[in-house]
Amino acid sequence: MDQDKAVAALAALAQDTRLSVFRLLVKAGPDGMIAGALAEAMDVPPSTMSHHLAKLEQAGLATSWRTSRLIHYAADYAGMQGLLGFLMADCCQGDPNLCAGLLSSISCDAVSEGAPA
Amino acid sequence: MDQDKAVAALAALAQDTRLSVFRLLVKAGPDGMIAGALAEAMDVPPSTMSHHLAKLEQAGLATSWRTSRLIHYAADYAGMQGLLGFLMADCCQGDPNLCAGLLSSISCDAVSEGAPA
DNA sequence: GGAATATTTCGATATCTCTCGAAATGTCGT
DNA sequence: ACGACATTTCGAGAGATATCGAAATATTCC
Repeated sequence: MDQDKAVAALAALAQDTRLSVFRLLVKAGPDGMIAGALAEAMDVPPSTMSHHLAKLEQAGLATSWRTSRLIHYAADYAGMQGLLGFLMADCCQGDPNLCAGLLSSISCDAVSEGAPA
Repeated sequence: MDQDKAVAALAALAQDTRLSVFRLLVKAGPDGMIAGALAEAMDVPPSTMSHHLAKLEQAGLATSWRTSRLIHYAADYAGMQGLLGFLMADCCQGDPNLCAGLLSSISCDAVSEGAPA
């Protein structure tokens, strides 16, 4: 993740419809959602949604694949991970307390238990 | 943190100069940096930097205070925490493994040891 | 092959954003 | 109060982005 990619990723999220879509995809998990369903959920025409989805995908925040006529979109967790790491690089210099709250802000309560690797 | 504030925060970060400034402030820690020093570091005129700093502050990602003639800016960790929490809400539904990598992407290795609260 | 469905690409318009110089504001030392 | 310094506010021009309908592409079903 370099500066240009980070700016692109942040710009992709800095728009009302796209931010909502991304959060929907985060909640939807790995199976993702169908393009048409996203357009309907957000109440925008298919062409507008397509434009937004392309931007999220280009930014590395979503992936897509096809099953028959339908196109699925899912959140790209690796891309998000790269962005967070870039934003917060060296945040803890000298005082770990500063970052403690950042970690807890991600509400993944069950992480420490169930993750095998 | 609501949707509008999140969009504003992401838009604040989705610009080359401002992203660099924010990361500088994150590294600088609670003492922050002087407005003029930031303008010089980024090689932009003071008026341009002022505009960018105002946007970061409005977005809740930076705070400022005055000491004599100088104006200090520092990263607002609480604002950043709110943004991360909003972006990643409910990310772990059903499968904690999904989020495990996100947490480790923030390189705060010393957090679990030195944080008293 | 042809109709029907799902999605993308294209093109044009309207709106927002970035940038920077000039002028205004606030602060200090004398 | 005056001059010097640090920063912000104002205003205008150039560039980027969002939106949506119409047309193009891809896939399935009969």
